[in-house]
Amino acid sequence: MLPKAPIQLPQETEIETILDTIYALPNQSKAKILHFITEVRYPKGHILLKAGTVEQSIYFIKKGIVRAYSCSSDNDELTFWFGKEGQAIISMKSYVENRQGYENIELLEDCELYHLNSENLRQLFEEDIFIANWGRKFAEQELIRTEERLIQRQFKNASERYKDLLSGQPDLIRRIQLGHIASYLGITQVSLSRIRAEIKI
Amino acid sequence: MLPKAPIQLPQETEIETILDTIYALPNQSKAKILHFITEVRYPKGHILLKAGTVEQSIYFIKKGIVRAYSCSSDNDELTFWFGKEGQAIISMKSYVENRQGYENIELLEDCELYHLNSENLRQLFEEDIFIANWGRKFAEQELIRTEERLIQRQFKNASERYKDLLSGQPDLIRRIQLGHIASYLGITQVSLSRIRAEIKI
DNA sequence: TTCATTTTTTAACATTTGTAAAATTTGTTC
DNA sequence: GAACAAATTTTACAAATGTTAAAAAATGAA
Repeated sequence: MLPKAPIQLPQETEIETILDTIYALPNQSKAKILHFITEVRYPKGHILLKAGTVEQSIYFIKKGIVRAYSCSSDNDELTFWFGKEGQAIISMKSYVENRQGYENIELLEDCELYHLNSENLRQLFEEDIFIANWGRKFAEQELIRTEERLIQRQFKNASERYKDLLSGQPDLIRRIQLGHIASYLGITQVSLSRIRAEIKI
Repeated sequence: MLPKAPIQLPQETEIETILDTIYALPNQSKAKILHFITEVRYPKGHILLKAGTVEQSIYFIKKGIVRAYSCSSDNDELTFWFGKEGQAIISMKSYVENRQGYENIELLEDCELYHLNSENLRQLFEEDIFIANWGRKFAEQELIRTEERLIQRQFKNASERYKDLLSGQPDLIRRIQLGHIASYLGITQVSLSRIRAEIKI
């Protein structure tokens, strides 16, 4: 076997960096958010958010990697989002419409998270224009990412989508098992194996 | 041939209704937006926004129906969004990141539109917290719709997706030619014809 | 290490969807 | 209504992906 390449360890991402990366906030506004934030840890395998519940919790990932998945009526799982250091974990339907969410969030590694109660954030949206615009930017950025994925799913075949992920986010493929990756790409694990075999040749 | 069922004509949607449906605004904030809005009309077939340009214009649809599409490197077209009365037309990439958009917008009917310059809206986001939250709500709602489509694309086969569209938005199928509908559903027109033939039996 | 478990790959075959071209229907214009 | 153009359906075949089952490989715990 070949010697393994040195693996770049994922860096912890501090909450201030996470907030500012979405949209630069004045210190005073940032402090208002930080006031409500607590740090928590959960082990690999923990289910952080459950589908069918109205979630009050928002998390930001300091360290670790997670997946969002939904279940079909036949109980098939579909992974439609991965989150890693620096990203926000939100049950969109709960956050936006205060209704039951459609996603489960499972931790794929031991995680260190920042916790924020969505009711507190909602309050801040009402009273601080910088935070309101921060929230707007967050949704807009997620929207573009999601729309681009929807488009790419159609323009590119499974093999191209895998290669794009491999070059764009190689750490995901290193850190996440291939069954989840296949689901995220919209194919079966068997298909993904075929694609990987093809590329090796 | 059977006598045709009476066709329900699409209603015009006034700009105040459009704005309030996204998120109820105080009259003063609404007036600030209305101040920058003008009414325009274009004929069927007109290309309202072009991919590869940084668009300054935002539109709201008073009357008519439009599609957003992207072109692949092989010049295949992909329709990924339909807009009708009450909806906002935005080049997301231009609006969010001030960068070249990936979408073309084509009018599928003669349209009456409300026009708003995005620079003016950006200004309002900075100075009016209600408008900032209105912008946040808009992005959040679009995000949920897009994410749900991404998930449905995987959980349901083409036939189910067509039936869902048929029951959920029958007017789209009545008003839009099937080639565009097929593209929107993520299949070819031939496949859509097969599905329609199957359903009739 | 060794064993048990989980993950990944491989194989054979079925099904779905795509491609290209022709036939049909629909709509428009004169 | 005739003639033309555009949209839709049908057909035959090809390619991609799914399904099921089994084998192989990798991983993790004792």
